[in-house]
Parts: sequence; C-alpha cells; structure tokens
Amino acid sequence: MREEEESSSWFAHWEEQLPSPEELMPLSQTLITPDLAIAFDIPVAAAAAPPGANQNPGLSLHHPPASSRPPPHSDPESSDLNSASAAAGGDEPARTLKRPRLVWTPQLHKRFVDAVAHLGIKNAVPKTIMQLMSVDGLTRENVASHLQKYRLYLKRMQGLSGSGGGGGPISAADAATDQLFASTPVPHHFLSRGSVAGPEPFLSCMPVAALQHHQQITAAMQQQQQQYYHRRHLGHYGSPTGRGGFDHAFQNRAVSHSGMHQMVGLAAPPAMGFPPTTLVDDLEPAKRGGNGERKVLTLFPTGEE
DNA sequence: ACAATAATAT
DNA sequence: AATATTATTG
Repeated sequence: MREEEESSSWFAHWEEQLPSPEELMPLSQTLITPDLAIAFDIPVAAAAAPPGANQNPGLSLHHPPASSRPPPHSDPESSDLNSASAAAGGDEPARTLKRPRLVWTPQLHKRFVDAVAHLGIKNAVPKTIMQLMSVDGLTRENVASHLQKYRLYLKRMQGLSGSGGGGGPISAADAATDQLFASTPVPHHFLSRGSVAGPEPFLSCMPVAALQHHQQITAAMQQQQQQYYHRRHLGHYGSPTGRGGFDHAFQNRAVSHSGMHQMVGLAAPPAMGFPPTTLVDDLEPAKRGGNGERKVLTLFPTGEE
C-alpha cells in the first residue's frame, strides 16, 4: 500500500523536477535538430521566458518531409539559420508555423462522442463540438477532421447492420481502423438510420463560452514540452489486444524513465457537463515498422470519466 | 465572411 | 492509417 503513496506523490513534486528554462535552453540547442531550432526560433538571444510568461503564442513544429515548401519565391534561403531574418529574439515569431499532429486518444475521443451525443447529430458540428469539449488547443479543424472520419465509421456500421445478409465484408483494414472508435461506446441513436436524433434532454441550453482563452497559454506549454524532452520511445505496455481492447496505454505514469512528463493543470470553469481537459505531451501509441520519430500531442484526461 | 462538408494531400 | 489541408458549397 505504500505504493499508493508513491503513486500519488509522483506528481506532487513534478514542478520541482522541472529544470529552469534557462537550464534547458542550451540543452535544447544541442538536442533538437537544426530544423526545430529554426522553426522554434530558439531565443538564444532573447531573454528566456519564465514559466507563465511565454513570449509568444505561436505554435510550431517544422515538418520534416521537405515537401512543404510553400514559398512561391524560388528562394529557399535555407542557409541562413542563425539569423535574424527569421526572427530575432523576442519578437513576434513566425505565425506560419504548424502545430504537431493531434493524436486522438480514446479519452479524447470519448469526450468527442460525449459532446456529439449531447448535442445531437443535428447540432453536432465541428465548432459546437469543439466548444463543448472544451479541450484547450483543440481546433475546429481537428474536430472537423475527426468528425469526418467518425461519420464514415458510423456509416460503415449502419451499412452492415441493416443490410440483410452480410453483403459487406468488413475488411481487415477497417477493423484495425476502428480501434479507436471501438473503444468508445457509440450512443444508440447514432446508428439509427434515417433520422435525426434530437438533442439529449441533457444540457439543452448550456452557456458555452469563455473557454477559449487558455489556448495561448497551453499552446505555449505544448511548445515548451516539445522542446524539453526528446522522447524516442519508452516502450509500451498496452498489450496488443487483438481486438477492441484498448489496453490503456496511459499507465506511463508508472514509467520512471528519466522521463519528464509534465502535466499541465489548467483550472477552468466547469461550464458544462464535463470538466475541461488539457493537452499534454505523452507517450505515443506505439508504432510498428516504418514510423520514425513523430512529434505528436496526446491528450490526457484531467477528469475521470 | 464564416462554417460545414467533401476531397485530397502528407 | 491517421490527420491535416485545401477546395467547394451552403
């Protein structure tokens, strides 16, 4: 039982373990790739920003595959990385930087489904869903993209559920694809074909608002986290359950690799049914062959479900 | 001008 | 395969 104490204290002092920004700065330069250095515009010349006072809301992550070189001007000017042309210390950084891919964890998806369920298919549109989820850092496009896929999933389900006689063999690919979706119970009426489902008697008129102000803060934190630790792969514990069993890959809290996982606890007003959530950098789901290092963001549920 | 959806790209 | 991004439409 003493373990319980330890487990509860694993986060008690997480702050103390955090190195100062100044401490990390030099390290970052060493660890991060030149690309990242450019993208992040490491403020070598700029005063290090203390936690809580981020220099800028910009998120960035340079993408590796040099395929995205939008500049129509035929001048990559790639040779210049120290300079000032990009953004010298402390000033508004490039706003054209990309954020890392969002990873839809089962928890995050749960929130998504929850929101959709409460809104009703009718009103379940990206913007609204996003707001209801109140997950900072989550963008409308993130939701839209996921929603698109989710709809396909639902269609698929309907298709093989109503059709008589099993005409549509579910390809193996599909099964694998739906792992995420399978992890969350799909509200009955979702599958109801042919008609809409009104909004649940639940939160009918929820003053959804005032939730998007944390975005900048967390966004910055995400950025820092990305700079901070260089995680390759911690190994995974979730057993590859052959089927719909998402073995919570979230036990990483037990990992004692010198890992620096940080959790950002953001206090936010319990506007709607669910407590707000924050994005946190976590371990990656595991990859099989061929997937190099990919920086991603995952969501860690601050509240339980 | 904005938001949603569809289609396509990475 | 999973997301992002772009294009199209309402």
